[in-house]
Amino acid sequence: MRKKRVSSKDVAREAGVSQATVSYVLNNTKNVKIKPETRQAVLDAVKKLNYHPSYMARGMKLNKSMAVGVITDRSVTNYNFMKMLEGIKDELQLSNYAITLLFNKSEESFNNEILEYYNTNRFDGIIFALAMVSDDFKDELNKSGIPYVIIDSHASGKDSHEVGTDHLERLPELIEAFKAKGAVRLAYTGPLWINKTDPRLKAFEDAVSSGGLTNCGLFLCPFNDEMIKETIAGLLNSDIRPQGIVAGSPRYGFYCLKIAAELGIKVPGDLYVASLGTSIFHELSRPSMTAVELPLYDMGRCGAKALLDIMNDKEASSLTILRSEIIRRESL
Amino acid sequence: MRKKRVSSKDVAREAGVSQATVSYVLNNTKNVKIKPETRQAVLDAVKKLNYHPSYMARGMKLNKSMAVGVITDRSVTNYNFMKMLEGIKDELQLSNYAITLLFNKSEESFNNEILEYYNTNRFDGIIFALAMVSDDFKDELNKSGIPYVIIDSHASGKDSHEVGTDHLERLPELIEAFKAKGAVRLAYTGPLWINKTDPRLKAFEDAVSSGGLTNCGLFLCPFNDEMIKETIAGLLNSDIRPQGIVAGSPRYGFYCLKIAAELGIKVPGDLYVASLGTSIFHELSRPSMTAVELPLYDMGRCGAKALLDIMNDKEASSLTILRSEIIRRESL
DNA sequence: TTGAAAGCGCTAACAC
DNA sequence: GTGTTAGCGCTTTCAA
Repeated sequence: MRKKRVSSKDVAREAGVSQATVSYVLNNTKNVKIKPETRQAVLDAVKKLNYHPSYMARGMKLNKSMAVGVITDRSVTNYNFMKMLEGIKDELQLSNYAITLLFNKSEESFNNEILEYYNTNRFDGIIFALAMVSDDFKDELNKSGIPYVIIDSHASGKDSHEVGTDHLERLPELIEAFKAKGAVRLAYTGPLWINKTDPRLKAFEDAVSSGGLTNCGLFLCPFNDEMIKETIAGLLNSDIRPQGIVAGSPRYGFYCLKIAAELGIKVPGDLYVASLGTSIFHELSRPSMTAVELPLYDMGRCGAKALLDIMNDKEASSLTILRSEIIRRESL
Repeated sequence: MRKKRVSSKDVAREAGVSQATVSYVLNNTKNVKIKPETRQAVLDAVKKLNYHPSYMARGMKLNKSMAVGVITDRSVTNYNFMKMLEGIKDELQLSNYAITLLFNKSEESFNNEILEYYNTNRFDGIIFALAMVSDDFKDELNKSGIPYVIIDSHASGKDSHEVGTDHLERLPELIEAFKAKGAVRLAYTGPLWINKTDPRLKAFEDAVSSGGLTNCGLFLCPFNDEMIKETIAGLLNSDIRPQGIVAGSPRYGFYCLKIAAELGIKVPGDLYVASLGTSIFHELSRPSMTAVELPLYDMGRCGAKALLDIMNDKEASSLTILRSEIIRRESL
């Protein structure tokens, strides 16, 4: 059992003042002037008794938990999510907000769990970081007036505050890089989305055609090692093998490198590869991989900032697009 | 501002019972019998008013926050940490505990921040996951009676509850694998620890000598891409090049593969490589890498379970060692 | 089987 | 400038 707390009452007694005064001093309450010696007496008592205000009592009074729920439905081991989390944490820390992590398990019950956490006062606002948020659920959140922000590479800003990145706008530039290497037949490989349309596909096709290059097609498959290998093997063994591949996500890119090597296809040279998205292995792979890297940390930071603004009834822009960047390495 | 809460008082009024009864029903309070129809009336009112008990009020009364602080001082993007977190979360979720994440920043102030969080009732117990915990700080925690558990690959169980793994005991077996491939000259490369002695070093040396193989030395350096590259280049360019390398952490292993390839050293064949520790890249590298893999998820799960036991005044063993496993892949 | 009432530790409106 | 006091929403003793 936790030992008995030192309360502000104890401090008040020790300092020979009222509990209210203790509160005034500790919170620097506006419009309340405290005599310097009184303040000092309180501070001394605080130190002497090793007093720590209870966040629960305070929160109860103010109806605030001083925590933000961070939600993802990707595996928590996802590098991108963790990198964002770093930004979120740095920003929230400044305002003394804690991070409460929530993970999607069974899709159905999950939205309820989120609401439950909010309703039970376990956090004051929500950041969805790389989490699927259905339009229905957005409606529900909006109706309930729950502060929330969505951070996602493919942000729309429709009906909600979102933070995204312009990485698809880097594609024409990436295509130019292929062209400069003499790679004119290009293919795309990446995950297969079932319910939604994947904006990457159109962006790729558009960029290839405006660049005047040849589109060898889209090679999509579920995000699963075996399927990816198979898909890419098919792609690299096809009659008109592409000279360049854009991978929708790093894992597809790495498998391109691996399978190309197994088939004796030289990268760079016979084939050029670039991926969308970051990982800690882009530098380590052989060859190291060129990529459109997302400003993950800043996205997190920016999302957290937006949420804080919303919670404090400040203005917050509904869509923030952060600039992403192409990092050239050996593979292209 | 959050809208006004529905309180248990409201529910009581709606159901025509007292607030106490609502509490009894909702908590299934022991030694209190409630007439079925009363119970039903309460439940109906709860549903009708969409009532959610406030964790803050409850926590205040019971002096519990129903949150556990999870602390790491490695970069949060560390794969091992994230995997552990998954286990921790799954276990805590069962008991309705939330996860509050804390990250080490400036070493000095950090311990105070942890205490501050505990003292202000922001969490009820602590899990150190891959975090440095000094003996002094352990003492402090013990003295204050703060429930905590340490999860670390190199656990000692001294003065605290710890969860670890026996991966170093897999080394003789790993050495045998090198031997079977005809690799008799072995080197170790890994991070350089400054303050503590690294148990991996002795374990490697012991295993090599009991296996009757030749120890080509320990090649240590700070965990930093440039230094690692340099160190490993030195190792692979040395006169009596080893035929096998044990990497203390995955990154060192991957650089071995990369640099060996650049030098035209064939892996496997001319050289065999294995790493301690897991990553998502082990399968993707070329060649894929043999490793002693840690039961990260279970470590997390087990640590969380131990903490829950401690917080509930149940018995918890002070040291739990989980079994790790060698996963053979192409590099050895 | 249920209710009345006290109190957890805090803040803030109001009084002096 | 500072104190009094009334809750915030809950649990739990004690009484009925």
